[in-house]
Amino acid sequence: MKSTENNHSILLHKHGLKVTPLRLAILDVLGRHHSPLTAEEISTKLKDVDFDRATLFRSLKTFNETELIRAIDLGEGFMRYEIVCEKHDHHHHVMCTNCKKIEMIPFCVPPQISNHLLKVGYTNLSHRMDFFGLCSKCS
Amino acid sequence: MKSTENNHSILLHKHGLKVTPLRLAILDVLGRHHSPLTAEEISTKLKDVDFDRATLFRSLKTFNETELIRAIDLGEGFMRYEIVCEKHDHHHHVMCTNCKKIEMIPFCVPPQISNHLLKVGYTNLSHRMDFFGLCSKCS
DNA sequence: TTAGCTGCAAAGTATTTGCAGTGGT
DNA sequence: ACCACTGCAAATACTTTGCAGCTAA
Repeated sequence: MKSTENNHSILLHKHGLKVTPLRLAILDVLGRHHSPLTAEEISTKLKDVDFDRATLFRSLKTFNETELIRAIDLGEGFMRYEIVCEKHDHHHHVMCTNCKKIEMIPFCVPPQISNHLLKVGYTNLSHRMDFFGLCSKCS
Repeated sequence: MKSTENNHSILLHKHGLKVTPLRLAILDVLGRHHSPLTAEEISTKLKDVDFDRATLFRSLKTFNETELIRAIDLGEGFMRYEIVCEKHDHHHHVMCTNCKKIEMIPFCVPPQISNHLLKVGYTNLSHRMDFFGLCSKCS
């Protein structure tokens, strides 16, 4: 058993989820990639595993709810999913509008905005911030 | 003819679009509301007009492409649309996660981020930034 | 007159659900 | 053994498309 597989078993177990071949495979795929993948992309990369689309979506939903992965909506009309890792807890992305490459960016929203919103009565604040543009290769 | 109707006729004409009852009605509905509406909400408010859903979506698409309106994706699984007005050119929103009230916020992303992205080779930059939380009433 | 707009019906895309069987723990 | 997980098929939600007729300019 590879160590990543073992890690993922432990991870699943920790979150009270059962360890199945498909789930390990999904986490394996997500763990191998630094940028968020679509259900479609995950499917393609799961070529050695026999599985059903509905189950994939169900697993992704469960993983997202237990915060094992994070669902990301970049306005493409479908979701992307990335594995949650302590190193890159909360972060934002830039996406190339041409080649669709997605990178993390080391900045967050200005605290000024959250402060303003708290001041006018908002609570339980969260936010989304994404950038789009042509990457250096596509420019 | 009401002055808003007249304004919208001129607006459509300016953008090279034909003036039809449905289009005037859509712009009328959007013009009356300060927060972005869904296709569903627009439909409901068009109760006096006889129209087809496909045509509504086609009009919204056309309006968005000609920048008469702006399509907004707040990650709800459907689009929202707001009329473009010079006063509030580019702006961002806060949405109450409970009552779905949407407000404009008078802040934009820090220039630091765009500068960083330009420095690493990105061009044609754009961005999205939205806040979510419980509004003062729902808190 | 003639593009552009429209209604109708059907299709498309991403995701979800019901149900009965299987498999992890 | 029990319940979470699974496959299969069908359904859902939002939006788009093809086509033929209509209408604003």
